[in-house]
Amino acid sequence: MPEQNKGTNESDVKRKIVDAATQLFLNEGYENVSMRKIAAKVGYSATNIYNYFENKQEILEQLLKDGYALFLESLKEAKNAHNQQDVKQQLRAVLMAYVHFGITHPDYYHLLFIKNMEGPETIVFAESDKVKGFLLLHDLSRDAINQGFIKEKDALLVSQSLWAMIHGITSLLITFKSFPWIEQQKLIKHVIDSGLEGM
Amino acid sequence: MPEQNKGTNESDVKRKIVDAATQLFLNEGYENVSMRKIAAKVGYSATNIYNYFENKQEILEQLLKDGYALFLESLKEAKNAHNQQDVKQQLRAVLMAYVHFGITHPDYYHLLFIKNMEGPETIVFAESDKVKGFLLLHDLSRDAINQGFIKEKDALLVSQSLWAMIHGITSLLITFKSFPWIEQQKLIKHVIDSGLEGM
Amino acid sequence: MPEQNKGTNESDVKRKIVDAATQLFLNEGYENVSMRKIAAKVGYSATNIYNYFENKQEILEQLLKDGYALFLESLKEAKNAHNQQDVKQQLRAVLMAYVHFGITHPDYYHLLFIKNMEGPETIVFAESDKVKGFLLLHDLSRDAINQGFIKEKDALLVSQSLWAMIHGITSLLITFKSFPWIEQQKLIKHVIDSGLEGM
Amino acid sequence: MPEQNKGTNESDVKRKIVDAATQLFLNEGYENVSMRKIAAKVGYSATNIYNYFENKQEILEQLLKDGYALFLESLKEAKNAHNQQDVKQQLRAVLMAYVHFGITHPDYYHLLFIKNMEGPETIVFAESDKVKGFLLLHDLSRDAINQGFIKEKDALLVSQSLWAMIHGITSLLITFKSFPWIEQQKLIKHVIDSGLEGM
DNA sequence: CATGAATGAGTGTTCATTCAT
DNA sequence: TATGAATGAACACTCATTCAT
Repeated sequence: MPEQNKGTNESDVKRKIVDAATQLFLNEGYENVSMRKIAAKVGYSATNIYNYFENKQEILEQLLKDGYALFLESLKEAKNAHNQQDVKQQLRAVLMAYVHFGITHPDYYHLLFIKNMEGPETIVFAESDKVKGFLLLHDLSRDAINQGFIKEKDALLVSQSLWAMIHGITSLLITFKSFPWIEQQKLIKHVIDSGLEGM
Repeated sequence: MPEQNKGTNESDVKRKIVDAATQLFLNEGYENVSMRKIAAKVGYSATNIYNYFENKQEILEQLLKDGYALFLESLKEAKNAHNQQDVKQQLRAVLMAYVHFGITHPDYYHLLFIKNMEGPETIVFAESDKVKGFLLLHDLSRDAINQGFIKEKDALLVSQSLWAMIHGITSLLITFKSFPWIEQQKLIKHVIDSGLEGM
Repeated sequence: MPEQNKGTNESDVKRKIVDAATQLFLNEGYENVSMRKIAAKVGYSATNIYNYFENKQEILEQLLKDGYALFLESLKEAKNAHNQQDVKQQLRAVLMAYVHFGITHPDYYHLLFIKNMEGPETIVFAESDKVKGFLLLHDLSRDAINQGFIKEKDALLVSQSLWAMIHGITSLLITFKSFPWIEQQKLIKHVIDSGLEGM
Repeated sequence: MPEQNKGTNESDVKRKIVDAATQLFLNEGYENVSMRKIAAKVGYSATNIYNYFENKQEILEQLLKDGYALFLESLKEAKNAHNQQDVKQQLRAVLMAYVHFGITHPDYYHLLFIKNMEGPETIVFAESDKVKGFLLLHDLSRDAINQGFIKEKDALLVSQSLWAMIHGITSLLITFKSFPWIEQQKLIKHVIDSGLEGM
C-alpha cells in the first residue's frame, strides 16, 4: 500500500501550505505574512508548519521553484507545439506564451519577475529554470537571425530586447489592473508584432 | 523668539521626515521601515511623528507625489529640449527620458511603477502627474501618427505599446541588477528604435 | 523641582527592575528568566522594560556592575576600618569581609564569582571593580610580605592562594547550604587563619 | 531476529543518550539543551527519547551518578597509591587528586560541585558517592590528627577547611579561565602546602 | 511642539509533550 | 521500539499607538 492512500500525505500538506502562502505573499507582501496566517489558512497550528518547512524562507523557496518550473514548462510547450523548422512561428509562440503565463498566473509572475523574491541562496536552486527560460528565448532568437527573419545580428541584443518588451506588457497589465487598457489581446499582439518587425 | 519662527516650522519638519523616510523606504523596503526608525533618523521621538503624519501611509503619499512630479518634469524637459515641429525627435527623447528617469532614480521608479504603492485614496491627488506623463506620451504618439512617422493609426494602441516597451527595459534593468546585460545604452536604444520602427 | 520628587523617576524604575531580575536570575537561572517574568514581578508590561533597558543582557550588565561596586566597597571599608600601619589586621579584615560579602549577598556572589555571568563585552565595564578588588588583596599581600608577616616572597602566589581559600569557603557555604557544616564563623576563621599561618 | 537481541538493547540506547547529553550539557549549558537536540545527536526522533527517560532531569541524574563515581574512584586511587601507613603522603595525594579531577574533568566538576545540579530526589541516589568522597577526606584528616601531623584536633573543622581550600583553587581555575593565573601547578601546590602547614 | 511611559498585539521560532500508528 | 503529526505555551523582541505632561 503506497503512501498515496493515506488521505493526507506529506507532499499534499506541503502543497497546501505553499498554495496558501502564495496567495498571502502576493496579497499582503512576504514580510506582512506571518506563519500564523499561513497556518490559519491551511487549518493547522502555526508550529506544525515547522514539521514541513524549516522556516518561512523555505516556503518561499519552494514556491519559487514551483513557479519557475511551471514557467519553463509553459515556454517549452509553446515551442514544441510548432514545427521545429518553423522558427518564426516558434518564436512568436514562445513570446505569446510568456505573456500568457503572466496573465494566467499573475501571482507567480509577480513574485518571480516583478518582486523578484530571491534570497542569495535561493538563486542556486531556483534560478536554474529561470535561466533556462531565457536561454530558450535566446536560442530561438539566434535561429531567427540565422534564418534571416531578424536583421539585427547580435542574438543577445535581440533576446534581451524581446524580453524587455514582453516583460513590459506583462508586468504593466498585472501591476496596473485598473488602467484603461485597450483590448488586451490586441495590445499584446501589437507589442510582439511590432517588436519583431522592428528588429 | 527667533527659533520658533525660523528653524522649526511645520513644513521644514515634514520635509525632513519625508526625506528620511524616502531613504529608508528605498534601502530597506517600505514594509521593513517602522515609524520609530524614521523618527530615529530625523532625531525626533517616535511619538512626535504623529504630530505631522497620521501614519506611514501618509508619509508615503507625500513621497509619491514628489516622485510623480519629478517624473513628469523629466519627460517635459526632454520634450521641450527639441523643436516643437520635430515630433520624431521629441518622441524619441521622451522615451529615452522615461528610461533615464528610471535608471537614475531606481528608488522612485520602483515605488511608482514597479511596486505601484498606492492606496485607493492616493490616486486622487497623486495619479494626476502620472496620468499627465502618460498623456504626454499619448499626445506625441498621435502627432507622430498624424505626421506619418508611425503607420499604425490607433494612438492608444501605439502609446500603450510604447509604454510597455520602455517600462519593460527600465524595470528589468532595475529589478535584475545582476543579470548579465549587454551594454546598457545600446540595449535601451535598441528597444526604443526597434519599437518605433516596427510600428 | 528636581526630578527626585516625581514619585517614580527613571532610576527608581531601573532599580526595581534590576532588583527583581537579580532574584529571578539567581533562583531560576539567567536563561530561564523571561522578560515577562521580570515585568510581572515589577508590575509592568513586558514591553515597557524595553523603555529602560535595551535587552535582557543589559539588565544583567547593570546587575553585575552594581554587584562589583558593592563588593569593592565592602573590601575597602574593611581595610579602612583599621590603622593603615597595621597591615596584618587589614589583611585579615579584608579576607573576612570578602567571605562576609558572599554570605550576606549570596545572590550577588553567586552571579559574580560562581556563575561568573559575563558576556565578552560585559567585562569592559564590570571587570574593572572586580579587578580592583583583587588588586586590593594583592597590594595588601605585598605589604604583608614586606613587613615580614608572610614568609613566601611571591606576592602573586600569595594573593591568588588567599583568593582561592576565601573563595572556596564562601562558595561552598553558598552552594551546599544543606551540608552539615560545623559552626560557620568558626570554619571561616579557621580557613583564613590557617591559610595565613601556613604562608 | 538478531538485531533485536544485540544492537539495540535498552541500556545501550540509554548510554548513548546520556553520552550525547553529557557533551551537550557541557558545551552549551544544561538549560540550553533541549530534548530534541539530544535526540538529534543520537540520531533518534525527539519523541523516542521519552521511551527511555521521563525528562531532561532524569538524564542529568544518570550523568551525575556517573560523575560522582568517577570522582570517588579518583580519590581512592590516589589514596591507595601510597603506603597505608604514610598518612601524610596519602592526605596530600588525595588533595592533589581532588584538584586534578577538577582540572582534567572541568565539565563534570562544574556540574557536580559548582553548579551543583541536583534535584531534591537526586540526592538519595547520587549523593552517596559524593559523601563517600568527603568521608574519605575526613577519615584521612582524623588519621593525620592522630598521628600528629596536624595540630588542630577537630577533624570536621580540618576536613571542611581542607575541602574549602581545594574547592577554592579548583573552581577558580575552572571558572575564570582567562584570569592571569601564575603557573598552575605551583599555585595548586602552594594552596595545599600552606593549608596543611597552617593547621 | 515634543517627550517618555506604557501597553496589547504581533513576529519567527523553539520547546516539551501527546497521540495514533 | 520508534516515528511523524500536531499542538499550546513560551521566548526575546518590535510595532503602532495612546496618554499625560
